Amino acid sequence: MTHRDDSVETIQQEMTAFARRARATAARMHPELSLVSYTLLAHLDDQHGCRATDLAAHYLLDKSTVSRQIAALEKLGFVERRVDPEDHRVQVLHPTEKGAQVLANVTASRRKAFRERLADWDEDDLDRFAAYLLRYNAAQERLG
Amino acid sequence: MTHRDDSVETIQQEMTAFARRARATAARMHPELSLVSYTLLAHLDDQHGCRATDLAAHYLLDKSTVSRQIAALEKLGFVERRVDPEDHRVQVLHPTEKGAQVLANVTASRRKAFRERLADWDEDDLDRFAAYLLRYNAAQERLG
DNA sequence: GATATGCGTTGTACTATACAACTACCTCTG
DNA sequence: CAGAGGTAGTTGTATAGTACAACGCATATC
Repeated sequence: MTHRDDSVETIQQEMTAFARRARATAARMHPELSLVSYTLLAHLDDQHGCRATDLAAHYLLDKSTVSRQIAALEKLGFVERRVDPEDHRVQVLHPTEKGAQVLANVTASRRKAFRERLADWDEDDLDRFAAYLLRYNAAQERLG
Repeated sequence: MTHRDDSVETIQQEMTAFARRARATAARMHPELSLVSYTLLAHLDDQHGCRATDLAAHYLLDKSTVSRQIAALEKLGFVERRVDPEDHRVQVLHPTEKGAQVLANVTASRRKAFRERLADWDEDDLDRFAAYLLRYNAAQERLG
C-alpha cells in the first residue's frame, strides 16, 4: 500500500468516525433541534423560504421524510406554510419569528462548540481544512 | 465576522453535510453491512477480538445498542462469541471466516469509492487533509 | 456469606428514514 | 375544453439505529 493509499484510508476512517458521532453529538448539544431539523430550518432561513420538494432535492431525502420533519417543526411553531397563490399545490415554507430565534441560538451554540474545538488551529490550517472539505463534498455530490 | 469565523462556519457546514449523507451512502454502496455494523466488525478484526463493552466505550454507544448489533452480526454468521474462561460474564467477540471475508469486500469497495472521489487530489493535499481530520476528531473526542 | 460492581440481554420507546399509495392540483395536447 | 399525465404534499407501513431502565448472572470486596 502506497503512502497515497494510507492517506485515503485515514480520510475514510476519520470521516466515518465523525459521521457516526455527529447526530448524537448534535442531539446532546441542543435537544430542541435535531441535526436534520436544524439543517432544514437553516436552509429555509438562508433561502428566505422554499418548498418541501426543494428541501428534499437538496438534501437527498424522500419527500415523505421532509413532510414529517416540517410537520414537526410546524407543531413546534418554528415553521409556517404559505400556500402559493400561483399554484395551489405548493406551500412555501418560512421560519417563524420563534423559529428564527431558536435557530439563531442553536447556530450560536454550534459555532461556539466548533470554535472551541478549533481554537488552537492557526488561520491558514483552518482555511485549508475548510477548502478540503468543500472539495471533498463537491466530489461526493458529483460521484454519488 | 472574521475570516477565521468564515472558515469555522464552512467546516461546520461541510462536516454536517457529510454526516447527514454518510449512512445512506454507505447503505447504498454495500447493503450487506450498515455503517455501524461495518465499523464494529472492522474494530473486531483490527483488535483480533474484543468485548461488547469495549465496543460500546470506544464508539460511545449504549451497551444495548452494541448487544443488538452484535446479535444481528452473529445471526448473519459474521461474528462468533467465545465465553472467556477466566470470567464467565465476558464474551470475547471475533469475526468469523465469513465475516472477515465480507468485511474485506466491503472495505475494498469503500476504499475504491474513496479513491475515486479523491483521484484528482495530489498527494500533499491528501496528506494534509488526512492530518486535519485526525486532528479535528481528536479534538472532538477530547472536548465531547 | 452479603453486598457491590460489572457484563450482557430484553422490554419499551423514539427518531429518522424509505417506499408506495393516495389526494389535490396543474398543464398540455388533441 | 376534456381527459391524460405530471407534480406537491400527506399518510400508511416498515425498518434501522439508538437510548434508558430493569433484569439475570457472574465476580469482587468487605
